[in-house]
Amino acid sequence: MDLSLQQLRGFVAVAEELHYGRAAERLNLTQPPLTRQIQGLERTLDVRLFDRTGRGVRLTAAGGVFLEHARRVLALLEVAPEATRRAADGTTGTLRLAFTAIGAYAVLADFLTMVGKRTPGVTAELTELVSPAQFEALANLEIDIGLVRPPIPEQFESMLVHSEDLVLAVPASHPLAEGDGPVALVDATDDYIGYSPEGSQYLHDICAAMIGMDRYAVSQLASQVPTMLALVRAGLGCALIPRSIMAMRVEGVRYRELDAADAHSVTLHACWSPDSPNPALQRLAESLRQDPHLGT
Amino acid sequence: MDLSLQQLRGFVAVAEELHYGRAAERLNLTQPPLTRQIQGLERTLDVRLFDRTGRGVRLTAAGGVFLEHARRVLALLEVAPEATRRAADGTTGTLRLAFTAIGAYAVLADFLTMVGKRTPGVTAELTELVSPAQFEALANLEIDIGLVRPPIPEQFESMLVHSEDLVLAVPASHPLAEGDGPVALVDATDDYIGYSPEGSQYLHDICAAMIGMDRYAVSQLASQVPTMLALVRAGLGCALIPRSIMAMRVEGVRYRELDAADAHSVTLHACWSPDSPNPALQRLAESLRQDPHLGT
DNA sequence: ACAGATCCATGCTCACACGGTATCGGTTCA
DNA sequence: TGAACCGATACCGTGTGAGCATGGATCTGT
Repeated sequence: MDLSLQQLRGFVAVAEELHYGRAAERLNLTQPPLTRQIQGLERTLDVRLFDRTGRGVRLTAAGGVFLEHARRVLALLEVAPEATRRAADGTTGTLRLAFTAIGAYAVLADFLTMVGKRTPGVTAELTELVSPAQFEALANLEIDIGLVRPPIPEQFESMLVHSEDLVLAVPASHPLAEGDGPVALVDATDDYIGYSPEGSQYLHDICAAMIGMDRYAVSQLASQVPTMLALVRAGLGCALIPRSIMAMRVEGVRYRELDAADAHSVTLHACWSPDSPNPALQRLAESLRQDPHLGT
Repeated sequence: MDLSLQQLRGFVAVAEELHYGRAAERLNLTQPPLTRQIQGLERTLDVRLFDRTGRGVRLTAAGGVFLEHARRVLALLEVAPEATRRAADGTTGTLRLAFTAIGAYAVLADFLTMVGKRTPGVTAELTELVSPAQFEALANLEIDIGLVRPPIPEQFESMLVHSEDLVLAVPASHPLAEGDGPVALVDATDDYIGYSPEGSQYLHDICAAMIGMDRYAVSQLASQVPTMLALVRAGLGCALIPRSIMAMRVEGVRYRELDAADAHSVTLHACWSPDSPNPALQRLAESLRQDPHLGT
């Protein structure tokens, strides 16, 4: 035969009471079934668990060892339902979070602390993905929430997380490298490092609109900001990058603010599927809906 | 209702196959009972464990958490019988070992390494007790084996572990403190530090025989050797102590060997109850009977 | 020393839980 | 739209396990 939980519970009770009668009483049982439970246990294990001393019983060494195991099994079984329920209502759980390389610099840390405030007990699992890949992963339930740039497919719910304007990154050799105040876009060269329309559609479109499609027909494309800065540094042209990237100091690259007339803000949004099965996400989404500004 | 192992096994199978039919096959079961097991589980936990997607099923977050718990429970249950059997045949286990303070100096370490050689996997639990207390503890099954001095009650089995002669401990101020060769007992003073007949009956009897009852009517009694050495050091008299204690160098105390005529050996025995229920002891006892000199 | 009490084991009966067969209802491809 | 697939449900039969009554062994008190 096989071990059963009833046998374990019976055994633990007898081992603690060292008396079948009292153990049976504790289990709301009569004594005979208990006797048979222990007998079955001893037959299954092929081990004597108790010494019958005529007056009560005594644990054998093997019985002591088995008691440890039985207690651990029952204890584990005791906490399992509560742990499962906590996971079900999102009190605990894992949030699979994706972010764009650009987004990471500006807001990832703040976003994580905000998540931590709203849903304590939930841990985050991080992946870096470009926005289109994030939407696909969201649809496939491979991630729970993404930090993406617009446009956001309407099937998803989203929330503005961060907004910043673009600044101009120029090579040190460029005429605009010297100086301090804002500059106009028209003063920049005709050479721009462009964003890849596949990897960074949003920034590509905005930049195209800012500069004009005609001048934006660039020779170099990139979707990763570090790559763009490397190209700028090599003197291949200027680039429009989010202000937060200015924190990234690169030898041979200067940043210039743009005239108010030319300034254009880019936004980053948290984005999730409203019918995700992850309760941790549900809880976070609920919190975001009710109190959008907490911890920002 | 309550959790059952069948439910856990069923749940794990379904969670791994993500398909009731295949899971049922793996469990040598048909599909309907499996459905009911999972339903019962979900009702008990008040949690949905699977998302029914029409085409197969998918674990919920809560289901994933519960799966962890279920696996741990089943794994624990898997190893329990084997661990219990090992404890039953003495392959693993605990040996509760008692020793006299005197015995500890001479043989405890060697005895433990010998036990380790004979019964690997068995751990020792140490207690210090005087011989009479050890016999009582052995009878009450509070310890498994003792290192005692004779006489050994005949209900116990025993084995000679160590034999040594007695030497004379004298205060530095004593006439015998200077010199090197063996001395005769008659040269010592009439003042002796005696062993307590309760705590150290054996040494008390031997010393009484060596010195003669008349001269052994001493004013100071002790059962612990360190105490005796302290009394010797204070100049209250001489003492007969086991040779191994000479390793204990005490300021103000000198040791002298005794004439061959006066020398008297004292023995230390391992002692255990032949019908002890501890399989680890049984295994050690069997080993001692078959091969008494291994590792000595 | 003997009678009674205590405690675990066993025989018997019965009910309920659990598994199997048959079938339903909903979803998904071709 | 029909066929195939998959999980849920209805119904029935069987075996496990609980209770009651009692046996057998050991300990206790007078």
